[in-house]
Amino acid sequence: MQQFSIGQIAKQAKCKVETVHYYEKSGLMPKPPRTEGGHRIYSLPHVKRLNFIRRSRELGFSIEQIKELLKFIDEPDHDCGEVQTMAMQKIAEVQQKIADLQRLQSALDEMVISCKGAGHSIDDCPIIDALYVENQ
Amino acid sequence: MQQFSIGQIAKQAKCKVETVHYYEKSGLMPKPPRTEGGHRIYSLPHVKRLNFIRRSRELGFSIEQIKELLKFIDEPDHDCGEVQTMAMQKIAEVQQKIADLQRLQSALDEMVISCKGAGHSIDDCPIIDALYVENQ
DNA sequence: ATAGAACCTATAGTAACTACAGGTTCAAGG
DNA sequence: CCTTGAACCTGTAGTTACTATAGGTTCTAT
Repeated sequence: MQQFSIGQIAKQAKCKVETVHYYEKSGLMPKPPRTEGGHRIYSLPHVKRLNFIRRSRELGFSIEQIKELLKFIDEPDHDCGEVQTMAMQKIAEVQQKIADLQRLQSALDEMVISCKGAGHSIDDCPIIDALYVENQ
Repeated sequence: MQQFSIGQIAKQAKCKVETVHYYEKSGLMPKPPRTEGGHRIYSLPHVKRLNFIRRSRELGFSIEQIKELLKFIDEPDHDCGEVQTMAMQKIAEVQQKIADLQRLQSALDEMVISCKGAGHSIDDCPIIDALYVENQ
């Protein structure tokens, strides 16, 4: 069976060794077996799990939320209805996030479109104007 | 001339009084005049500036980035193109995030559909698969 | 056998707030 | 005018999700 050092799995998941330590302390990553000397030994499921955590973080999930997502994997004997309920809650959260980001994007788009760019002075920059509004 | 207390401008910008203190300490907000007793006195330009900061934070600009944006206002000898570049960078970031979330959403959707009571092993979990990306 | 890269634990620092603690000032009602 | 309590003051500590540093140990390749 393939084995990996902490440095190897960290590199693979594009994070720092310290981040993996942190995930272990927070309970996202399990305590892996160790060498005689105390170095952590990981195998493929660990690599996948770390990847999952990193990608989920990139998507804006908090550590607590990722714990919930990992429950789907760690306790596969969940009642089917319970799993579906949790998954559907996550879907709602994700949809909300997408909607928020899309609103943000059109706000930014609009700014860039109406901004004439280089050569124009700051006095009539519509981006600045758009942000510098009075309370509505 | 209209005057405002810190509580008033905080409420207007939908943030906490402590946040305004924090912005003053970080150099985003200027040190305003005070009453005899030491209470901060703000006027309309302060309100506008706080609004600008809050709006920019909502759009995902960091404190440091907002400092740069404010430089454009405080030292108006800048070019609008710089502002446009910053906004365009933000757009790219946001678009990536939306795409990722949409992929996660279909994974979650699929999971709800394919959940028939049987547990998913870590090797064939659709959520893990959606987020697990082999690196190059 | 030994150099040095990679690992270990533990603590402190970062961003951007938020929440106290313990005290002072302001504004409204009696 | 006096009192009361809301709002303010400064300063420090806590939060999240890391990141950096210190000081020491182990692994690996020559």
